[in-house]
Amino acid sequence: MTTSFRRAPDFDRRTDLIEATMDCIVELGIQGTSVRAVATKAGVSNGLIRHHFASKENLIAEAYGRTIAIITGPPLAIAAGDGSPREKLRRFIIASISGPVAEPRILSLWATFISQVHINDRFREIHRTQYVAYRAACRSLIQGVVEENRVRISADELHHLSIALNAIMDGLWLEGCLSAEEIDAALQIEIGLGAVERLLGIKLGREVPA
Amino acid sequence: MTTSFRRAPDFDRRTDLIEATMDCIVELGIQGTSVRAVATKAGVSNGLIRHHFASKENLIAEAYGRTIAIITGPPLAIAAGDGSPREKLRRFIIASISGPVAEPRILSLWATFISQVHINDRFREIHRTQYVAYRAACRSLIQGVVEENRVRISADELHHLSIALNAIMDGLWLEGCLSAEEIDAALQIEIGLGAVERLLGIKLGREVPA
DNA sequence: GCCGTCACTATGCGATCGTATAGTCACTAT
DNA sequence: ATAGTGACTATACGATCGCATAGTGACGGC
Repeated sequence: MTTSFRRAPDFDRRTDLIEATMDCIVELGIQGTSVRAVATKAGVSNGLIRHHFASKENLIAEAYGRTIAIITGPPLAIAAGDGSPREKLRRFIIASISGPVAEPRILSLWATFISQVHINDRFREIHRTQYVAYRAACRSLIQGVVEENRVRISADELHHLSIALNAIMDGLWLEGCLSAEEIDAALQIEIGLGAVERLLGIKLGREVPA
Repeated sequence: MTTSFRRAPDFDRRTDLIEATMDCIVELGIQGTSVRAVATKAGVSNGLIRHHFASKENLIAEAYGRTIAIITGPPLAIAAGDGSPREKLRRFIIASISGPVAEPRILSLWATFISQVHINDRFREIHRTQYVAYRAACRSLIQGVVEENRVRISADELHHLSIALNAIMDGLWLEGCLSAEEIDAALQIEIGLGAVERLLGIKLGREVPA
């Protein structure tokens, strides 16, 4: 009666199911992402999802967490890492608009979750936390670069520049994802670096680590 | 058996239903936006929706069209209207990040549709058309301002600046909607104008029409 | 080697989905 | 005044939804 199955360690299976959920959201939309669709995508029976996740809502929330990690993980790691302020800002910009985050499927996932941030408290909390962290990174990077160049700016100016930097990163990422087939990644980076240089009035350089 | 009802002109009823659909998407998410939910929101029976729209998909697509019109309508009208290049760009920026478009519900709607652009041909076409129009407006406005200031830039530079202007507008709009309660509209505009001035190296002025 | 544990499948329940259809009544044209 | 039109309600159908439950078999501890 029961067909054979492979047993997977708990962690692996959970990860599989979360990624299957993300696939479904991308391919079917959130309204097409049923428990059964996720199970089929993951190659398991639908009952298994309830075994690993208390509810569908929990599963979706974990998919949001994973998505956010893909988006802000690399740039935040750079901002928190080593290097000169100028170099860090340069790499922060590149990580914010290219690499894994620049895949259209990530935009699709992000848009799905963002559209529901205001009606789902858990989503709101996830968003809030990451938003604050990213903005703080923008602020700290700008402050570092400005000090490095011995430029004096007011706290208000710093705040405004942080918002503007954040906006440019978001906007370029958005545009890049939405027309990924026609905008070259290197060009995208060049535009991003150029825009931030003009915004701050500071040269970031273009040297690529060998 | 049948309760009484008011008859509405065809156009009014269609508009009502489209707006009820938008309300539902904002309040319930796309997955909660059922034909019955829309009908209840509009105060009519669920059968009426099928009478006015061939399918639920058609109804949703019209809601997307209406959303896009709210977002790009005002700035595109300014770009196509009268005025000096500098003044038009200034008003274009303001219309792109403040006014009706800056309401969080609009972002919610936009994100809902954007998340499905790649899996729905009609969505893709609506998006494509508006995207091209907005980008062209950015390009034409920058060209106008640059010529007005007797600055010479290459076609490539114009292209890059258009992308960057587009990105700043998108990003500031996004940020403004996502934290509407804590970012002042006037400050948002000031940041936008300032960022574009630095991007182009040109002063836009701040005079407000009395 | 067998035994208990739990990851896993299979199946069913009630609710709700989009859509189809039949009938009703508000309104217009004459 | 009345007949015709179509905007509108009411209801039903089959599919599919999230979730619950019962049972099965893979695998580690002994």
